[in-house]
Amino acid sequence: MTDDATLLETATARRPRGRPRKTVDERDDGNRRIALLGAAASLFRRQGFAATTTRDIAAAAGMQSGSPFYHFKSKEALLFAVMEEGMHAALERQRVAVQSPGHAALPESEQLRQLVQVHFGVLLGPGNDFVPVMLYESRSLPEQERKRLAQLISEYESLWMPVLTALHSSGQLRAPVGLARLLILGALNWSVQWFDPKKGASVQDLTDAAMALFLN
Amino acid sequence: MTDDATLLETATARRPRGRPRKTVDERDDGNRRIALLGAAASLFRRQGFAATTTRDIAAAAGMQSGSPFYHFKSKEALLFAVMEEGMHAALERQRVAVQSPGHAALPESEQLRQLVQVHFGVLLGPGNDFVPVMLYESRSLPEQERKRLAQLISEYESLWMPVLTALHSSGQLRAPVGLARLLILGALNWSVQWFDPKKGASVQDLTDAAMALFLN
DNA sequence: TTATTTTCACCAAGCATTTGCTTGCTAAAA
DNA sequence: TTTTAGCAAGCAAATGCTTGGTGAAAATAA
Repeated sequence: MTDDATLLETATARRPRGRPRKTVDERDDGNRRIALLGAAASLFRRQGFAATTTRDIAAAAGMQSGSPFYHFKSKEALLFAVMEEGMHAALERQRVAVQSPGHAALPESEQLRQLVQVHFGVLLGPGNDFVPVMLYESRSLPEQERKRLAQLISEYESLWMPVLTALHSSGQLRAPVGLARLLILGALNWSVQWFDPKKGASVQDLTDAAMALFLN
Repeated sequence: MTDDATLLETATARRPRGRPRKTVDERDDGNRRIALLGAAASLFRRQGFAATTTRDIAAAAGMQSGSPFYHFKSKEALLFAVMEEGMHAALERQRVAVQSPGHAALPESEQLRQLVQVHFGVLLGPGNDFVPVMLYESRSLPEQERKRLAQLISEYESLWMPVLTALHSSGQLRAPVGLARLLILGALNWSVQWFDPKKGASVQDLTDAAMALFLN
């Protein structure tokens, strides 16, 4: 909750009726839609999808109970939008890191460190509820949308495989590559359950510990 | 579902009315209670706590919708019973392994292998829905019961700490012990999300991969 | 041993509330 | 005049739980 204080504050504040258009042709489209997405992400993360009511979400966005359905066809569509948004953001941040100049020249262990650090950032950074929701609530999605997400997840994982394969070849990673990827991402993803920025470790500490644990 | 086919089958089967007492003073107490626990564990794991109705559970145990409340005060009490049962079973299995004769004489790396293997077994063995439920649904518990579970979890983790500390001292585990424990257990716990006994790896394969990943 | 009472483990029905979503309407902006 | 972004009210279904009853077994009394 504290993480999203800013987002929720502005989202909860009562708006005067109508659109607060700022200038001509600066479309405010989706402004409230985005507030809904943020509120939904925060609540889905804290309470889970099934335990969160559409009224909760509307209230957190400063709306009446029926209004979210103007922006989203159903509660499930809202969940999917949260997850897709989270996955796109994660993919983009990871691609920026991987494609930055000089990255390919780094030793493979440093390439892995980059992946791990960005992954922790995406999971644990302030206001980043979208990816945790997609990790822990995908069971609530209908088959079809889950497949669309699986596509994005597969793209995300494909960024890791060449690095892991290289580390395996050079002997720095001893476990089989396929299982190593699952175990490593599991260790990182589970951090959502215990990480608390207020006490103890930082994302940097986590990254260092993970690297020390996985490589020799 | 396939994992628990046996359990669910017997639970669903319609029983003749009254008690099927077998012999005198062999009380059948809790027989149906156990069926309820199993049905609840299976459904909580597949659908989550909030998405599972007490009617679902009753039907899976071959009862009418109100009957579970004869055995459990509330749906939440049922959830807590599932989790407590799972945690007790896990603690017992782990204690048996640790206290077995000769265990203390093993090298520390082999002691860790034991812990990892038993943990995988508790998570992924057939019919073991209780621990996954406690790992992934504890957010649905009220504060007080969550604290009682935290006590058991703390006992469970205390079985790991001496082994990890020893491995750290001997240089086989390079990450800080506290973070190493969190990352390792995360990697193992996440296997619940992807492990499929029907295809690919066995628990043995997983254990080997995990040991190769964590130790050098 | 037989007869009576009590307890156990449910069933059948339903109540109060919650939930996702719909509908008709409206003020402001385009 | 039309479109946008909602509001206010409410509906039908689902949900957690309660209540009164019931047949069979266990305990007790005769």
